Amino acid sequence: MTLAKESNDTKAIQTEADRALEAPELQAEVFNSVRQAHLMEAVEDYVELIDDLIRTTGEARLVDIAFRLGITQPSASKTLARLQRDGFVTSAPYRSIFLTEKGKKLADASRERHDVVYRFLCALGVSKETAKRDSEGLEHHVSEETLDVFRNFIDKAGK
Amino acid sequence: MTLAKESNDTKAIQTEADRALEAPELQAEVFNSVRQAHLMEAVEDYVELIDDLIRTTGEARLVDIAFRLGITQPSASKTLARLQRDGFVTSAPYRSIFLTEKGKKLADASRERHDVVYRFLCALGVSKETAKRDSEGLEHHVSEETLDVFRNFIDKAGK
DNA sequence: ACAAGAATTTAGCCAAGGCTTAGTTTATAC
DNA sequence: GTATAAACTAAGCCTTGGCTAAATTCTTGT
Repeated sequence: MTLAKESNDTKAIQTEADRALEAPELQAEVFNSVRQAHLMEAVEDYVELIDDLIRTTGEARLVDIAFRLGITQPSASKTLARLQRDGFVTSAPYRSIFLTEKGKKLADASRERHDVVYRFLCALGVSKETAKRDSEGLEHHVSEETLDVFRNFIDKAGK
Repeated sequence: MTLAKESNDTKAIQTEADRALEAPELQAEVFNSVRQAHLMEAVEDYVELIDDLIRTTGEARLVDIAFRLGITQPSASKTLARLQRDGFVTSAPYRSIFLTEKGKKLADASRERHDVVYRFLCALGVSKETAKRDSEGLEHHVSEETLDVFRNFIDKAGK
């Protein structure tokens, strides 16, 4: 593929803001990662929620999953079918939903990440209410490096 | 809608981790906001990029937008048609793309938010490379309250 | 034990956002 | 000034993730 002239003379244009217009290939790579992460968001939200429900209520029923996600039962049902297809959950018709090993592993990782982001925001001074909201959206897009920095900050803040 | 038994006796179960399984209605509300934010992500990415391209190269061509987003030209073209339909951009066939007033306003707001998140991560001690990556995914999910906390932190860190 | 209500599934709709293949327009180079 | 290459558009396909309406299967209360 050939690029228009802009790309020929653009290595990494530095603007006053320091967050610059990146070299085209790099920027593309970043957007691709974000899209990639995107594909896992729903999966992570579902397994995390299912795990929470099983822990606190003993089982994960479709009706509760759907209600807590704020969507209709058929919508949740369809996505769960995909999660089953992809090996994250199992369930018999009209029965409650269980996590597979793979699903449980992902749920644990997601929970940990979610907790770190939540506690980090709180430690920073954000209200619990907002920390809950923001951590839900943020958790899927925080790299390991940043997560480590967050953990460190929590430790220091906790004295 | 009636809920399974779990929801009847669940106000806000507090677990050891402090980030608790929320009251169902609240949790649903949070997920709904995240989905809402989601719908604006592509729009924000496009207008921000178009603005960047116009600033640094003088014009925003489809070929460059697509390449920097890491997608094919037809894909970018289709999304741009939607942005045009929704009043964020204008363009004549085979010509470059321009932001409307509405689009420019959104681009400015997005750029500001993106910059704050990027600078915050850097100030925290995250590497520039990672800050660039993470801020791209994070910027769409940071509330005003949290953004203010970030700004504050940057100021203090900057002495 | 069975009727009524709750939970789940099935079927079919829609928009967003990717893709490819093929055709058209514009720009360029000779 | 025209042939070729580059940029763009058109058409059609796919997946995800929402929705509604209607059928089916549990579950429960009497």
